Amino acid sequence: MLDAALAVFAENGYAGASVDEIAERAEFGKGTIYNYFPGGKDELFLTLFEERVVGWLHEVVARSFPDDADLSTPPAARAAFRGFIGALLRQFSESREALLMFMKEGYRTRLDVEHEAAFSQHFLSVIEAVARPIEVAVAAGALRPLPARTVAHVLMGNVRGYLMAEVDAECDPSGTFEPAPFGSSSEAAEFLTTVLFDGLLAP
Amino acid sequence: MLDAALAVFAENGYAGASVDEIAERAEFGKGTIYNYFPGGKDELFLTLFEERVVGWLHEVVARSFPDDADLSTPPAARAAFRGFIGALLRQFSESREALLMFMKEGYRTRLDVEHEAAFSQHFLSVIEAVARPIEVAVAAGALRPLPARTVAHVLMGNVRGYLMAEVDAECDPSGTFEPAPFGSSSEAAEFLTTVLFDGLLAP
DNA sequence: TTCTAAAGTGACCAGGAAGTCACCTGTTGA
DNA sequence: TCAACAGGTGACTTCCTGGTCACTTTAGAA
Repeated sequence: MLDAALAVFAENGYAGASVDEIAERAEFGKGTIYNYFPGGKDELFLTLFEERVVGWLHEVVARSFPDDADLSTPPAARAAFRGFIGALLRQFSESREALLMFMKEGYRTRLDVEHEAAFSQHFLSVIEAVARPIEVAVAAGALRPLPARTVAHVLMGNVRGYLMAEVDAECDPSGTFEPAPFGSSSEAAEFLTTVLFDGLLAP
Repeated sequence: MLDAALAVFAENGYAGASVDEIAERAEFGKGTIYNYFPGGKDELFLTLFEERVVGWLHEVVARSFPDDADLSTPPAARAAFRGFIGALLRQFSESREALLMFMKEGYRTRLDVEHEAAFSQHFLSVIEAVARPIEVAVAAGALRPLPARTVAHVLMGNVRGYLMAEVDAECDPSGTFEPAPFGSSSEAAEFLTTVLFDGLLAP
């Protein structure tokens, strides 16, 4: 049922998705949806976002930055964040639908007044989680002394930008989009890490 | 009329905005809206996006990278892009509503099937415009040899991430968001330029 | 086999929003 | 003063979709 909902939300966005279509795709009656999710469309969406996007993000952060992670020197910090970015990209390439939902609705729901309370919390919890290792690395002198949470926002924006480039290239069958994005998530992670951590300027 | 529409779209997003509300806020009858925009809500939105977001972005790019811009050395390139980022941030801080619309609907419309054709073109034209100076700087050896369009996507994602941080801080009246983002768009531009061009790693 | 409770259903209702159109209203020129 | 017209209007129609609920089906115990 959640799978069907995810597919529909990813395809049409929150506003464009109809409960009828979700029910049909899930091969359930509409009433059944309301048995499981009394809150209706809203609850369905929130649950999905929590489980399939925010939950995964937290898992990736936790896995990439265990308590004993070494963030004390620039090379160590770079390696840790490279691992994180790679895991993020891999996660999303494994679940294209969650990615699309994240891209389409992520910022909007965060900014929407009616959803704000619930989504803000989720959104900020991810930012907070990403900011923590940044803070540690900054404190250790491995990273420049910049505001951690703002850096976390920028880092996530970066990843989104890259994902957008990938989606773009995919949507463009003519291949006029040159150059193509990277073949593997490992190469892509190296690219993003280079941009973010080493900087764009030629050494 | 466009101003009213912008306000409503920025507040409620595309799906949440009603033509009635736009008409009311514009102090016009609903029929009048349809006199000027026979295509209705869709045309209104498209026009707005074209004029108030894409148009401005192009202007900023054109102003920041005149034909005789010096992008031949790392410091020169850095200065040029810093100017660009600063102009971008200033533009958006001057027009909060356009910013909100850009944030809420930018990715979604780009990915939406029905709007895809029209919006893709606009979106990609901006990316293309940003990619051009990047390509020049790469060719001159001022920047690392990375795929220009992908870098352009990432750069825009970066700016969005920073803007998101700003919006976040603003929405959080308790001030628990620490540290606050930068006071002026000039400081913010220096921050973003440092992240993107010099890299996060401590020198 | 029968009874009961849980699970599932889809026709129906109510509300809201996009778009239409017959009708005003104010202005200009004779 | 009046005719003609451009510009403006909002009640109305139509469609859509979220949510409800009386009813059917299924499963499992007695």
